[in-house]
Order: sequence, then structure tokens, then C-alpha cells
Amino acid sequence: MRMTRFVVKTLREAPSEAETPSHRLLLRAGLVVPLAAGLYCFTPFGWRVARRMEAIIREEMDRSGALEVHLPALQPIELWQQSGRDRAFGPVLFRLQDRRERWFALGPTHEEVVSFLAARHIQSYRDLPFTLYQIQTKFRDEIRPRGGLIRLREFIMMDAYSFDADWEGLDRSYEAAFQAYLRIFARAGIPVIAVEADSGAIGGKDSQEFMYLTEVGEDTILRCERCGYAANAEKADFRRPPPIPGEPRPLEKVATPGASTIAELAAFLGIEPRATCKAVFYEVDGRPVFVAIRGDLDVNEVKLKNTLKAKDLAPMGEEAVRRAGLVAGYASAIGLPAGILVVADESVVDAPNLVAGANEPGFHLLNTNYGRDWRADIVADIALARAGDGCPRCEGTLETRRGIEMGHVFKLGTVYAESMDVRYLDERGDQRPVVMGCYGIGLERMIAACIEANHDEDGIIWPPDVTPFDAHIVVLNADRPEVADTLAALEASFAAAGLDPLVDDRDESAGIKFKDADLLGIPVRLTVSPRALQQGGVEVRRRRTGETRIVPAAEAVQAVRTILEEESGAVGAARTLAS
RNA sequence: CGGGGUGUAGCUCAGCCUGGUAGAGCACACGGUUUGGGGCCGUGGGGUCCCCGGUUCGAAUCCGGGCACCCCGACCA
Repeated sequence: MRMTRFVVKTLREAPSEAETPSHRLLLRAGLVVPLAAGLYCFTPFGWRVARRMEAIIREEMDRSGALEVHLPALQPIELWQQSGRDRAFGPVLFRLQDRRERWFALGPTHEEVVSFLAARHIQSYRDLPFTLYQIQTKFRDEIRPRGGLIRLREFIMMDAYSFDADWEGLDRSYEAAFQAYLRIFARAGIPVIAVEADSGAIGGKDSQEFMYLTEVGEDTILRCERCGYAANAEKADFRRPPPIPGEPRPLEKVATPGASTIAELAAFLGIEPRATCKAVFYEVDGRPVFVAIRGDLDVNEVKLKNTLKAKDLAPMGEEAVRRAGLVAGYASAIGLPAGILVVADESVVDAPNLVAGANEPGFHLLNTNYGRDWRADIVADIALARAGDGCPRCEGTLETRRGIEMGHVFKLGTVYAESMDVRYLDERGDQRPVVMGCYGIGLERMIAACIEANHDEDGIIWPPDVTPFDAHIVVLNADRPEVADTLAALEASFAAAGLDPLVDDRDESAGIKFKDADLLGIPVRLTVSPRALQQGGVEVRRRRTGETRIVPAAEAVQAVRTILEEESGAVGAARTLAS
């Protein structure tokens, strides 16, 4: 491809809106241009990268035995009502009406539609198992799009769905998808770790996320160096510090003026936060919920939401607190107004003599004891794991890292089979629900993470499987006959070898061309110039290391191939290091 | 939705406080020069100063109200 005929434009300075390295480079190298919040146009250069990412995904999914399909993005709302997910997704679901005023949704994911399709095919256990996948646009009216291609309102997702007769079959399908994902991310040059995850709005049982660890990530991951345990913070278990032991003592009311936070209370009384009971108020699906947890711990809102099987959960606003008759800063479950659901974390049940609020401004109660003084409607693990907490699997300590969720695999089980009525007849002729799994990868996110993981101060460094061109040929003094002849010969040999180079034939200075080559990130650069020819050929430069050498023009193709192969090895090594 | 920030040329920004002909660098067009790391000289084109309203003889600038975009928290690939 001749650059003068290719629609690319690079920017010397990144637009001020871009802060993360990938966002800046995406805009500077001209891969995408923003249209509106969470919406981007892909340029010819950017789309080539996207297509290569797609190719990696397609090859590895095909290799795993999955079958590609294409499902409508536009879907009748009834389908979403049937699964109950029109409410689960709520405002995230884009809705629109057709000319007959019938309601549709723009698919944020495709479990319902693929269930519909699968149900048309599945009659007998002999029809199972199989896995379907597609690479298609999804729509989500996200609360806050961000980070360039990290969080979009319209994005391309590879979503796969497995259908098995039983849970053992699902385990095998899940494992096949898991292995395919590892190959996909390795080839894309994205180091990932698999972490235990919450299944969120998708529903289902086991679930793991593939995380690319980076400071610019939006998820928090807890990890134990010692045993390798890793989990999303919203899911993570941990060993709670033990309670302070003691025999129950009599309840006692004390004045604690101005001590409305755990820190103030502990300081005022000269005790550890661990000896107090923290009260947190939530509004859950419109109803007030009182949460009690030991003072040294925080509430994990995802765990709480799951415990309550709630659709909507938010900290209670000041107005709602007053309306519910709660006393912020001095509340406890002892003497709480009626009609409020009380949820307790496991940590308060076996901790004796906790200091808790007296439900009266400026006063607390000493020596409150669960069972003797109060009881919760629900007792559950609703505590948030934090850096420094004990690992749930070994004696190690958890640390936190930030990460971007690149992919997610779920064991759905029979949830959708039940709601969408996907059943089969087993060997005995009994009707049973199909056991499903689902698996997703965000394509734009892969591009963003690939750049995050593969760049330097000069620009992008594409992994060989992702690069939009096989080589970047810079031509200097193209008007000299020997240069023009060499370029023509080079282009012919590349074409014969089936390689696709980007040729910078622009009338620009050498400096601009070299800078642009570094920014655009094609792994090998060839320079055709009078100087190189004098030295016996063309200059070959490896983008990642900057090393250069002169090779005869006739050997250029082989030199490019060698570097691309070696770069594949380098990408693999980087992955091993990080995982 | 809450908190913070920003809207002036394609991009980065100055001008605003203290109202009076809208600017610079980069990019773009043309001419010349140069040709191994964003080179140099000259000429030129390009603006609803985010929008609406108010104050004023006069508003990019002051006041009010909107909107958009970015960042931090609740949602997810």
C-alpha cells in the first residue's frame, strides 16, 4: 500500500482529552476518531488492526471447535422480558420503537437470541454438545464511557455460547473456551491473568475474568503471591482478622459526642476499630436496608446485592436516611425503627462486646452481643477484601492491582435454558434443560490493551499477529533512479512472497517519515535510500529494539520474515513473564 | 446521578481578571531551498470564540441558564 493513496493522518500532539497511553497513541497514530462519548470511527489503518484482532479470535475459536454464526443486533423486547433481563439491564439497554410502535432492544449481549436459535436445533441429546460464536456489535448505554476504547457504548464483541447435556459437558466446553482465550491473548500480545469473578447481570455460577494488569485499569484485583489466588475485588474472599475474645459483659450506654465515624469513635474510646460495629444504610430496589459489619471491615456492595438478589442498590441519601428515622453516625440494629431489613456480615456474629450506635445522636452502646442484644434478618459474607488481608487459600497476604477486563467466561448452567425453554430428550426420553456456558471478549479493548502493553515513548510496537502491515518501507530521494528501481524490485518481491508492506512515498523529510514509522508501530522498517544503497542494500530496522543492519535488497523479504518470527517469540516470552 | 475540570482555527494553547479590529505554534495550500530523526525562508487560506438569554454604545471577555467533552466514584467486554 502506497501511503500517498492511503487515508492516514498522524498528529504531533495528542488531543487533550486523552490521558492514558493507549488513548493518546490511538488518536496520534490516527487509528480512530471520536464521534461522541463512547463512539469512535475506525480509520482504514485502525480497521486493519481491528480486522487482524478479529482474525486471531476467529482462528482460535474455530480451532477450539466453535462454529461462527451471525445474530441480529436488533431484538424484540419480548425476548428480554421473557428472561427478565430487561429489568436486570435497566437503563443500560438501548430501546427503540419501529414504525408500528413495537418495542425493540439493541443487543448488549446475545444469550436470549442464541437460546432462541439453539432451541430450534436441539431436540435430542444427540444434537449436543456444540458451541456457537459471533463477532458483532453490541450496544450498551453505559453510565460513563471512558479511556478511549476501554469503555464504549457501541463496541465489537466476540461472544460464544456452549450447549451441553450435563455439567460435566459444560466443564469440558468451558475448558476449551478457556484455552482458546489464552491462545488469543498470547497472540495479541496481551499478558493476562485469569481471576475469579462475579457473574453480574449475565447470571450463572462459576465465572472467571481475563485481566490485563495495568494502573489505568478500572477493576481492582486481589492476588496472593504465595499460592496464586486471584479474584476480582467484587468477588474476593479473605481471612478476616480474628475478633477480640472475651466473655459477654452487660450493655452500657456512653456519651460519645462528635464521634460519628469509626475512626473518631475508636480514638475517643481508645479502642481498636475491630472492637466496634459499623452501620451502613442502603436503598435496595426502593427499600431501606440496614447493614452491620465489624468496624475494621468495609461492605462489598456486589456481595450484598447478590445476597439480596437485588436489581438496584445504592448508598442511602441524606433525605432517605431522615425519612427512615435513622441516626447517621450513631446507628445500630438495637432499637432500629420497624420495617427496615437488617443484614449482618459474618464478622459481627462471633465478635463479643462490640461498641455500636445507640440510635441517639452523641451516644453509643458498649458490649453489644449478637444473639443476646439483636439479630439480623440475614447473615452473610458481605465484606470487601482489601490489600493486606489474609489469603483465603493459604497463609499468604493479599495485594491489590488494577486491571482491564479483556474477557469473561461463565458457567451459566440452566438459567437461560429454563427461562428461554431450551430443552432436550435424554437417553431415557426424559425432557431436560440444556446446560449452557457463555464467553465474551471485547475487541476494541484488545486493541487498547495491546497498545498499553506494546509501546514506547516513540509510539506503538505491534505484535506480528496484530500489525496492519508486514513492513514499513521508507523511501528517501525517490527521484533517484537507483532508489526507484530498488523500490520497484522490493515491492515485486514482497508481492511474490504474499507480504503486504506500507510504502511511505510521501514528499516529506526523512525525519517526519521516521517519526511516523515509529508512531505507527509496524514491527519492521526498511529504508530505501542512496546512503543505504551505497552501503550495499537497504536498511532493516527492528522497531522494538531499534537495531539496524544493511541487507541486499534481494534478501529483504527473508530479513522481514526472520524478524517477524523472532518478534512472535518475544511476545510469547512477555506473556510467560507476566502470568 | 454525585464530585472535579475544560469548551477560542484540523491539533496544542494564549487572549478573559481590567469589555473596544480574534492571536501564536503545529497542521494545510503555493513558491523556493533542503533530504537519515518532526529542517529552513517567504506568501496564503482557514473562526457561529459551545449554545441561548441578559447587562452595555459595544461582550470571546461580565451575569444567568443550558449543552457537550474529559477525569474520580456506582455499571461491564
